[in-house]
Amino acid sequence: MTTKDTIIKLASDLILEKGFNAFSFYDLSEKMGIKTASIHYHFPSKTDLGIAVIRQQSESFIALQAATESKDALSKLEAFFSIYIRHKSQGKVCLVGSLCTDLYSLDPAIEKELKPVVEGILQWVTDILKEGKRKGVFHFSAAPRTKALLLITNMLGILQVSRITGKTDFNEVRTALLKELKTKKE
Amino acid sequence: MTTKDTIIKLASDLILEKGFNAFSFYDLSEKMGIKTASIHYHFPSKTDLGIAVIRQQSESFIALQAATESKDALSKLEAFFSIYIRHKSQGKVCLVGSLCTDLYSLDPAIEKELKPVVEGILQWVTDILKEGKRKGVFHFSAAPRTKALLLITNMLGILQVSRITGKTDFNEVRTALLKELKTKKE
DNA sequence: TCTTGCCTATCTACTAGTAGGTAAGTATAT
DNA sequence: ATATACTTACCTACTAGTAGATAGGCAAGA
Repeated sequence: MTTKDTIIKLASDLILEKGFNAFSFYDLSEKMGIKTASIHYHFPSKTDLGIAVIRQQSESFIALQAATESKDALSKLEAFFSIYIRHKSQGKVCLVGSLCTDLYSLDPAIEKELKPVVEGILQWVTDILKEGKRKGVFHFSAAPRTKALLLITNMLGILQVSRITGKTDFNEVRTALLKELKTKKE
Repeated sequence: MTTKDTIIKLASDLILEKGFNAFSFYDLSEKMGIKTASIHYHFPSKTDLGIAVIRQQSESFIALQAATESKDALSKLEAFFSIYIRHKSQGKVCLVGSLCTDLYSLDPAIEKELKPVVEGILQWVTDILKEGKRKGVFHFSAAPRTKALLLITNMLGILQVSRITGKTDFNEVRTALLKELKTKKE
């Protein structure tokens, strides 16, 4: 892994663990054994680094999307959930949640970079739900996009709230969501 | 309103708007026309101020709970939602969401103060759901506490996500949640 | 009714530390 | 010899927090 990639990885970890405003170039420099000025060589500003983190996360989302393209709707949804499972196991929140709470304290370029990513994720989940409903494996009454918003906010929210209420609540919520989606109504 | 109360109010606003780590005593001092040292007189440390903000929010939660005690379950749930509606109208996120994303960068005293508040809210919503189900006005299959977690994370999450996807998504989600709860299944 | 003295709330002035960022120089590898 | 990746050394701005002074209000005692 190149230095640049290592910086992105560590910055990403810190953003998801402590928030964008709570990590510094010094934190990174200590962990990497290089000077803060060297990080500035790769990323002129903290905003640039933030943007790189968003892009990297976006790419890994798109890769997951591509990798599960030919699978069934349930597998796709489980793949989507797997991202949050991994985050939870490390005590992290998700990038969207972390950046959105700090959004109005950040450079507008961050918001600009984040927006298409969020819209992409929302579209992906919406499509998964539509497909699942069409094939009769998912059952829900709200509009697919609305239902996608509900699922996303549940996962995003429980990553945060379960830091307080306890880790087991994460699985409680995830399981309930899957069960509810699979249950036929009326 | 006393100076102390004004500080709490403004600090609260800033935390919900920009996050705990993005506001400073200087921000408050500028808005109030007093010096930072004067704020330190009322709140020795930033953590002390954070704790005061949590206590104030907790009290207003408890007051709302008390004020709606004799009402029906639907009214209670709408009262619960009204908190988020007010926050959304001001572009804010909720205190729990804001503090949880930054939690691991904050003084442990913050977590200690926040925990019973979150548990209180969760208990309140759980009780509302139980009552609604018993009286036949709410319909859901998950355990009441789990369903409460789902509702809370939906509201907490949509406050954050709709900063990016657009304000209207907040109402979309809120309306869908109420409709789904009121709809009888099977 | 003075006066003494404490309490509250603020100020000025300061500290030590950290933040993000820059400029100029160095070693290395192609 | 040029680009890459880094260093040293620095700057400016801001952070939370402290010390000591001040001015007004209140209350008890001579």
